[in-house]
Amino acid sequence: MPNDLDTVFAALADPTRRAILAMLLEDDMAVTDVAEPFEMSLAAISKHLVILTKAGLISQEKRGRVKWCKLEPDALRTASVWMQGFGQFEPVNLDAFERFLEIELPTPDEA
Amino acid sequence: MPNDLDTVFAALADPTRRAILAMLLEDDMAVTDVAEPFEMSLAAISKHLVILTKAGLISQEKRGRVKWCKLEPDALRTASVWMQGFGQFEPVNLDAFERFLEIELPTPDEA
DNA sequence: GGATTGGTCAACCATTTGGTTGAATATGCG
DNA sequence: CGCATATTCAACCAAATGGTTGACCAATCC
Repeated sequence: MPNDLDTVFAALADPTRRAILAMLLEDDMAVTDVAEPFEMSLAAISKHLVILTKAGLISQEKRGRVKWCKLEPDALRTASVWMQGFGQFEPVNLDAFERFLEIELPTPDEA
Repeated sequence: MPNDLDTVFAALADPTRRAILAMLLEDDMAVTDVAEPFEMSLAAISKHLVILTKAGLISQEKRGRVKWCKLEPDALRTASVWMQGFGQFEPVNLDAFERFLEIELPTPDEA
């Protein structure tokens, strides 16, 4: 499922994928154009795009024979909120953050 | 090298490690106590702690025969800054966080 | 000193990850 | 139609990941 923290963080852990996200920040791009600056096969990039899509970080839409890739910031927001909770627990509202964690914590299986 | 985005995000991608971070948010803990709630060996937890340490997310200090683990939120801030660098979301506001709590997550009875 | 507790190390294993190549599947173009 | 373009699929591979177990070191207690 999209926006799952496991998949989002795993997707972000690869420098190629972060570079792709940075490129898509500029504009939507076709798969071939995404692949162009990288020194790896198109198939490899295609796999990376699948991973980013499954993480909900991008969406892909096929128009004609071209598949367009678009940044989807919502999944990033989820992860960002999670992280910022740690970084900023001093100011206040530790309680709310810990309630959030208790929701996230007991899901090792993720049905 | 701590605070490298690859290692930070990779460390965060594992639910056990995120749970450990959440526990350390409460207080510093000894390795054995960190391991206690998990259904895996102490050695496995020890490995997770090494990964978190290498990512700079925690620090470990040995006092006597007990090794204490301490949350180090700076690495998280680094990653958070990276996301803000190309994300549109503002650096934390608690409003967004609480909206997240209410909307993005199903509200459990126990929390 | 000897047993116990806290934690890591080393070897091992299964699974996942990130890449390759070559064939296959659209779609668009002349 | 026939060919080029865009993208994925499938099989394969090496390396990394996440776990196990048993041996090992270091500190503490009696």
